[in-house]
Amino acid sequence: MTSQDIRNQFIQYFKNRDHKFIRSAGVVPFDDPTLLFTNAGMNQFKGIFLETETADHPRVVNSQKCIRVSGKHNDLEEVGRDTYHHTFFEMLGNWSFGDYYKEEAIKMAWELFTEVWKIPKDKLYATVYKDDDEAFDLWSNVTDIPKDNILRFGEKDNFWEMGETGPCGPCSEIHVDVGGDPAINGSHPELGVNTDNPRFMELWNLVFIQYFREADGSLSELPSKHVDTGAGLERIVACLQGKTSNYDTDLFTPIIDEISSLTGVNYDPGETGMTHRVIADHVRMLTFAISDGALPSNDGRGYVLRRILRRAARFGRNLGMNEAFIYKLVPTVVKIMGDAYPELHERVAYIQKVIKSEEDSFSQTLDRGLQIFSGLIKENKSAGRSLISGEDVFKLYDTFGFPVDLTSLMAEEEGFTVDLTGFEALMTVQREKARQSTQFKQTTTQGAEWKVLQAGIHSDFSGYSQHRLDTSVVQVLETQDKFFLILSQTPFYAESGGQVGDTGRIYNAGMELRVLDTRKDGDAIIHETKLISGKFNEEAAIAEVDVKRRSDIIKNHSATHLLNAALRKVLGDHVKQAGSLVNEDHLRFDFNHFEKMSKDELTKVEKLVNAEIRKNTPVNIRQLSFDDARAEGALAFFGEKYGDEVRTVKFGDYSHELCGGLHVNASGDIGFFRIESESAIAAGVRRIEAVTGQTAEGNARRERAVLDQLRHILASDIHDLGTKVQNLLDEKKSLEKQVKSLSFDQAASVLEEIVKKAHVIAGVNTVSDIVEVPDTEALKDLGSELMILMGSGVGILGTVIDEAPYLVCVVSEDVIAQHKLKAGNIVRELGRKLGGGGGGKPQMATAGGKDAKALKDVIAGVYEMIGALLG
RNA sequence: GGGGCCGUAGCUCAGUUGGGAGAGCGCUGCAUUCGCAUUGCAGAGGUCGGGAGUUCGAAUCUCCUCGGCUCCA
Repeated sequence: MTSQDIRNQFIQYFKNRDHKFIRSAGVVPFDDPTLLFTNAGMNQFKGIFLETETADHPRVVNSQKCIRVSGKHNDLEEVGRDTYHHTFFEMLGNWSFGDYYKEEAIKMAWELFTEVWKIPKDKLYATVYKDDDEAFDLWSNVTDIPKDNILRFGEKDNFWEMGETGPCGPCSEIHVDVGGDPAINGSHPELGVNTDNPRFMELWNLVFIQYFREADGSLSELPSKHVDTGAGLERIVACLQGKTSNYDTDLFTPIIDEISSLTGVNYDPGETGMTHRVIADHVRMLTFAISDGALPSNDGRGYVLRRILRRAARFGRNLGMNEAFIYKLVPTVVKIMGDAYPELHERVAYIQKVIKSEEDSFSQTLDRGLQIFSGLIKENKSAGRSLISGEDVFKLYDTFGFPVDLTSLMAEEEGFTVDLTGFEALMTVQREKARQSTQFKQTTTQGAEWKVLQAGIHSDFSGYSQHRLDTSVVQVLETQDKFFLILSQTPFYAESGGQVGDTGRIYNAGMELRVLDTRKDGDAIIHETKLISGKFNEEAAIAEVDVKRRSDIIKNHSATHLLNAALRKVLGDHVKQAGSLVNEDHLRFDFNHFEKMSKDELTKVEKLVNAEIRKNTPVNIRQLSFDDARAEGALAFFGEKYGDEVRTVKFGDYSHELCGGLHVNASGDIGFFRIESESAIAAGVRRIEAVTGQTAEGNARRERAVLDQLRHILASDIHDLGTKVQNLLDEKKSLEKQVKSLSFDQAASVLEEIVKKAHVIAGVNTVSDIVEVPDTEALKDLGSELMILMGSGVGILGTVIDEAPYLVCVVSEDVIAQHKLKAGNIVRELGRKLGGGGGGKPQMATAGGKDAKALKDVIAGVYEMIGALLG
């Protein structure tokens, strides 16, 4: 039985029992900032448990792509060490939303395991929460599991919670005894179940959600009870294929074989095989994460990808792979998983490109680290030490990303020891700092309570066709200066898919509210309003959208679709939307692309979009099933969660996307499209900002005004402006040089006269005079020139620039040596007399001050001063 | 979200309590050579990422900002 069969049988089993199959959500959650990656099948149903969304189907089954890289049971550094933990895995699950409960859930699980899949009954163990007698009795009465195989555990193992507060409840797990050597693994189940003993493997967790955990820690009963189950596919496959290691199943063996053939090192199922296991596990995670829109970067989830990739690359180096190779494994992963997750097929080349470039950049990081490391060794050796301090190890790792284990290894080769304790201490400090500074965002509505006037109604949106309608307030929340409203029906579009929320007003005879913003919370559309006049009342009201603003927004939104299509035509199909903002002023579109777009490419894109606008193609908006929409080639946004029925927006054959937003009636309404900028937003992500309609026209007009002005000033044809300005700049530069050299020559011409006036003080040639120079730079140059003329001695030149006095002092080497005169010391004293300061090197120093009138006396007083210094 | 490091000539980088902007490679010219490689000499090329501040004086110190690298959450 293949893994593919097993996955399908699970889904089919529940489909036969009235469950609706729901596609896996992306591994990159699109609307949950608290979650780094989708880590359980229930993530996409969270809103249903929280009662902000209603379920479309009471019974659901799916196979969810999951990523777990942290948490108490899955430390990244442990993956690969054992045979059953993964960063990426699939979670099979069935759900009941207020439908069946414990009895059916237990019965079905038992039947699937023992009747369909024929797992021996005496090898299975069921665990229940210690106080959940109901579940305990069900296991003993509705299944034929051996009585001794039902075990009770406490909160840690058998009570499931979503977070600090929220839905929760007892759970019941099914474990399997995979056998093995009792001498090593032990035999008594109580010694094995829920310990880290690999002989007893958890296969399936059935969660019974019946409580809500309040903020004060107390539990209250939920009005409806839910079932949420999760079974790790990898483990079930291992069990059914009679393997003791997940890595020996057909989910992994092709990848491991490929690693062996690439590296020429055969897989060892024991300890040394960790290398193969780590790489196989990590390449799956990377393939799925990147296919769902994540990219390696330096923070957030991108950073997790980078760490995973580097860990795999490091293990690769242990197998002698010093060049990029992980990307070569991607086609194998896609071969195994592509049928279950067709999105992989579309993106193989893209995923490989991303992984390859990240592998290459890691090589660079390592090379740089090696250089710094050898510097450290050299420094320590010359200081007679053979210990690398914790600070140095930390700096190598923290600042330059050089792996600690590599540092240790290489230090050892050099006969050095490494202060790992010191390193760990610094890491702890770093972690603490980061943890303390993590703050949670406060929502504007925090602290106040919603007042419910009519329950169960959530602002039906009717704004696709209307912008003004009669409605009533069904919920209201009042804060210090605002009212948040939920209406029975609303024409206001809530922020979604990058399109900003509508503004406008809600009013009746007794009040007028200005709508500042509109957004979604689950199914509810919330209007953020401010009272303009009258007194807030709960009577029927008129809701009216600001039509002018909306018309500007929809132009930009439709233009975004045309831009997306044009980018794919000009740059290629690897272009994926990575973010979007559409408001009344402009549009911002982020997308995956590897290099800066050329002028030529930008022009092509702009031309394509405007050509499509001129065609005036009518928009075609339809509701159809997700699968049909995809079959027709409609573009879906990465990771977005779509229902079964989706809305598609199509402009002729040109652009076709899934989209819930508002659009123009025909492309011609956009009027005119202009790209204003293209820039880098992160590695591999570019951003285009553009404008449409009147804004674009206005920008063009403003630019022409500037050009007109320039043309006028330069008396030039528009085409010659560039060369003309360039010529002017070149000319200016060369003139400046000429002026500088002329004025220097002029100043230098008086030097000979000045040198003739030199005083000889105690055998030292001394010169002190006032010159005219354009800037302090020239004064310094003149100083050097003076010393060349004098050959030996002390020279001081003063000048006034912009009413401030400046001095330069030069002293020849022989005078420094014989008389201990230093230019820096001389100038420091003179600077003070000018109301400033000064300093420099023994050979040359400068000073300045504020009192220009004192300059003459200071220059005249130099001879006396030098005389005193020479004794 | 919180730290660390980096941004200097076309490229790789140096620049030591703040005191004349440098090296190697590359480029241009001249010489060497039948020609090329080589070698020698000369030269061009810089808003020291950007802005503000402190100072007589900032590549250097402080603050802000942009870009890159890196660690932690």
